[in-house]
Amino acid sequence: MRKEAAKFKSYLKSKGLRFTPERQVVLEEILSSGDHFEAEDLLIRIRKKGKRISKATIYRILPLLIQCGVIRKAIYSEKHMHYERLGRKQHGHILCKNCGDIIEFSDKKIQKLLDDICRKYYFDAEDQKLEITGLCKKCR
Amino acid sequence: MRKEAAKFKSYLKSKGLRFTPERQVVLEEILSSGDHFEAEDLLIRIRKKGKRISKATIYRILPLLIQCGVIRKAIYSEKHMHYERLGRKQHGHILCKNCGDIIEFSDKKIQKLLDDICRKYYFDAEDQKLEITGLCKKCR
DNA sequence: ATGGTTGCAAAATGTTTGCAATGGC
DNA sequence: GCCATTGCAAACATTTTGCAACCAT
Repeated sequence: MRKEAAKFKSYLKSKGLRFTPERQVVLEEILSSGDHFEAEDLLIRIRKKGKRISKATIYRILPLLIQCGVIRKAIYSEKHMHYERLGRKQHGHILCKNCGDIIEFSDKKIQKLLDDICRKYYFDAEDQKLEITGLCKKCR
Repeated sequence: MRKEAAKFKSYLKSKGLRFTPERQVVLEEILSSGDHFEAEDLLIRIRKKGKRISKATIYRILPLLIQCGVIRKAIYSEKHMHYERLGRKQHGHILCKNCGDIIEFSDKKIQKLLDDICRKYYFDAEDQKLEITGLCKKCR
């Protein structure tokens, strides 16, 4: 079993909640593709595989996956929330205002500097977001 | 005249738009308080001063102020957009999940590394956000 | 049987838009 | 007078909620 599934199951158990088929399908779908996704797009992908899950159910499952640290809210853009899987290397997003493209980047030196800053403030960091907006190569 | 007002006026002029009383009121209200604000809260503050501006008008003015670089979108949270004034030194936010405290920080080395990254992708950066969440010294 | 879960449709939320009236330039 | 701008209400899009039916333990 993937570690995300184990994490989700143990979280549910600890809260007296159930690992239902719908929750399994949503988790699988999130894990089975790129790192970023949206509620609507998740629904469509699930439907395409012939599985029927209501939108409401997806909106109820996402907060659970956030709570247990499998996903997080990534960016709010184009009028809706974008989510992403967690547990990967820390990375930032470069977002084109014009075409909506998202480029991911990561930089060890920046991570180190951020760690230094947290140490300086005695801050216990759990998550970080780094987002640059502007115009991409094509659109500038 | 504050430099933000000059900036706004010259932007409007350049686009053949007008510096109306409503636009003045909204700008003044934004400048007259802390750095962060929300559409709804702006409306309430303006109403409290006995001025009547419709919500639609505020939502029409905000993009103009973003366009001319007086404000920017800061964070999407609690189901709505939060804006902040620009023209201050670039800075990141350290946000405590527990007590809600926000520490601002800025770091020249990080700025330089971010510039390098943009150059690498031929990306024309207009704005950036850097946000660390976790537990502060008191709450950890 | 209990109590969590689902789908549906309705509601809620923040934001945008159409339109007639208004008002700067 | 021209045309940008406003207020209002209706429209929108995403997300949330109420409820009856369902299902696992």
